[in-house]
Amino acid sequence: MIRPLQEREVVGVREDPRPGDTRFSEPRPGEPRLGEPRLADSRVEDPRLDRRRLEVLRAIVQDYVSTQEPVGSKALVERHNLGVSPATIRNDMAALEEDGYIHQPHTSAGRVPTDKGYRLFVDRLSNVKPLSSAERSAIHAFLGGAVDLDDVISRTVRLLAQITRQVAVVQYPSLSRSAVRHVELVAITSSRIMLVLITDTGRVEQRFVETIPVSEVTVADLRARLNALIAGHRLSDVPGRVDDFADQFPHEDRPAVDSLIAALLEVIVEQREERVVLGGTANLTRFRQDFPDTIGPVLEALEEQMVLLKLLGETTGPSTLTVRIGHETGYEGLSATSVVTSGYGRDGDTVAQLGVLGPTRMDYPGTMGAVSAVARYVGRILDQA
Amino acid sequence: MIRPLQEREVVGVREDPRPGDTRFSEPRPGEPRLGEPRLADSRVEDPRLDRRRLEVLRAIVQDYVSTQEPVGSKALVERHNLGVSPATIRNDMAALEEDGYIHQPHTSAGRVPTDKGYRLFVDRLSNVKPLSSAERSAIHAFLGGAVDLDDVISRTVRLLAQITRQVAVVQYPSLSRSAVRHVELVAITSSRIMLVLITDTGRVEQRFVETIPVSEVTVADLRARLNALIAGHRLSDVPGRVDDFADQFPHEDRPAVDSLIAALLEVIVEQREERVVLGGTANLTRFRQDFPDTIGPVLEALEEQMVLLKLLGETTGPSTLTVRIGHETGYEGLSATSVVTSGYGRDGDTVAQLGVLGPTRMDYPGTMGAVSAVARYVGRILDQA
DNA sequence: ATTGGCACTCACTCGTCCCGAGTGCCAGGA
DNA sequence: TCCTGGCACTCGGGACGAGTGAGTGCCAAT
Repeated sequence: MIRPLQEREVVGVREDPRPGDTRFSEPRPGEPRLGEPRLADSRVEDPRLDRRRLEVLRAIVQDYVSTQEPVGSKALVERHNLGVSPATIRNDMAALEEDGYIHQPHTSAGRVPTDKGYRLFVDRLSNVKPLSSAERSAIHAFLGGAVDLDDVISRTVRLLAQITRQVAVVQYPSLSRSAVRHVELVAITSSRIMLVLITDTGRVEQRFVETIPVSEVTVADLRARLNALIAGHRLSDVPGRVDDFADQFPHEDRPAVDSLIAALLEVIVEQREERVVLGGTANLTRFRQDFPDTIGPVLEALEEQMVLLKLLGETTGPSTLTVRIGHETGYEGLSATSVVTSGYGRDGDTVAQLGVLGPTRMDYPGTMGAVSAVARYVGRILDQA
Repeated sequence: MIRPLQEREVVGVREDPRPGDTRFSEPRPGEPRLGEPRLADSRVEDPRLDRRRLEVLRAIVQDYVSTQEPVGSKALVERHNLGVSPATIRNDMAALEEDGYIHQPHTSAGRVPTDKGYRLFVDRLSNVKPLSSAERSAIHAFLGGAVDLDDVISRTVRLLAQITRQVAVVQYPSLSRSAVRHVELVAITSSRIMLVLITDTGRVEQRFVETIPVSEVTVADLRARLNALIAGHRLSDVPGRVDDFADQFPHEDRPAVDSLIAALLEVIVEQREERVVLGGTANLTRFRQDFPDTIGPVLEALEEQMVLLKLLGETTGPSTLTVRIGHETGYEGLSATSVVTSGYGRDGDTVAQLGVLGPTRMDYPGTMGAVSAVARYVGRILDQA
């Protein structure tokens, strides 16, 4: 038994730029569907996965996603004109089931795609569905009104949740991939200094530092030298650059400099570097029918920062969509959910991830299109800032 | 028909300082319960609400809260030693029902408290349950580890959610009730200035301002004068103080000063002033049985900042508990939930609200105790900062 | 005012039956 | 070799009905 393409993998965007493309809209019964994504892939010579079987799998996924009910052979030939009889479809279904692409909830029921089935669908049987131009301009208008980074992020998360009608997750631009724009030192009292770090992604972090008393002049000097040393450099380079920074200062100021540098490094590596925001949790309830007892575990998972971060995954290139389906998420409680994520960033460089979480039975082409488009627009907004 | 105390009202904390007090632990069947809150209130002379009836109402609330099932007359006399027969209780129940304190889901079922019943319970039949000393020290340890304001807030929300096992809501210290600690101006380029506002509650807000080009010297001068003018003053006083600030500057710098002042005022009145954080949403699922179809509307309400703010309510004095029960929340979707809130602040001055949201059928004494204790500790932490 | 007795109500559970969608298999036909 | 129509079989789920028991309201007696 040969199983091509069964491992989880990253899917590059293959977006059709034609606006108004409706290839992935809800299947309309009886209406011939032309222009489907090509099944003819040169290596598809697996006898167990011939053209029609793939077509059947795709039809099953589409119908199941739209009706949310197990789909049977008869309904299938009615809604899609496959040109063969239900009995033939049944044979194909039996084969697909044996290979683990679909599954029967109980003996006298229709078929439901498995995680593996969705995987194949996403990898080979669908294209990313581009947004309509109306949607695009709505995104642009909405994100364009943001006043600062916090606002960009919060608008993005609301936007994503709204257009996908699912749970949206957005990660703050990672500190370590940004560069220092400016470091500010503010003497609150002579022995209490506030350190403010501003990055080129617009992020601002602050920290109070207790030191031995230092003069205003020393603080100003420190500020100037520190900026000269690290402004414009990547945060990841900062530790190396400030290594022997304290040596330039007279002995009596060393303790103050040392504690400032320590605070600076702390800010950089701090866990809040990986801050994550989510929205659209209420959309979960629309799936109550699907996972009636699973909503609890899902909400729990969403409250765990660590889980969210793992779901967003490793930083990938910008505009690179990643799809994790069901068990691929790696969490027991999320076995009925899928996650679609994308990197976003400025200057074609990824600074963080964003994405969407929904039931495995989701509209993958549409969701992927939305995530991809939003990621691209957010990157563009950051470029302007 | 006389209905004393039926309006929604604010309840001051009447906390019994004895640690380890277990008066409000789950009622144990058959065990005599001593030291109940006094029912003997001098004005309770209403013939329709004599001592025993109130006792019955309290027993109903307690049993319903712990069993989550309608409670009948027989079960009541068994679990609480009321010293009378079920038939007598039935008469009292009929009277309580006529007055709207309890309600019968259907003819042959037990009784369930109404919102009005819970109201009476909260106002007159229960005391705030103090936390155990173990819980207190756990709170102290957990909140004490916070590094900055963001951290305090996020820890608080997690803590509240965890100890009440409900949904926690915490409002950021209101800008308008804080004072300016420092204003920092950072010239990013000659025509782009970053304005950073630091308050005495530790909050930091920043905003980029585009201006006509100004010199470094001008910026430094501006910074010094601005701080001299408003540092140490309440944010609410700032608009008045900066009113004719621009007049001190030479004509050519006016546009820059004006746009800076405009940005400053904007930051102060901005809606993010009312930022709200929530946590423990997963706890909602523990009540699925209660409001099976209500969880959707509740999640929706929780996503609306405006709704959350209204639920937290007007700023009240610190350590003043407010309880809103069911319809008193003012939202259709929250008719099965109650909200317990308290002000918190520094120096005995309230800077914001925090609270908890759960089913109307919640453990009011325990929840009120937890909210009150956490509010007090947060205030203490802010004082130290 | 309280109580025991009694008839009544009604949600809930369980067993039975029936229906229909959907399947797998098989033999015949292109 | 592949497709197809026919057919028997499975089984979830809805409808129906009887039985059960918790709980009530009322009333007459104490």
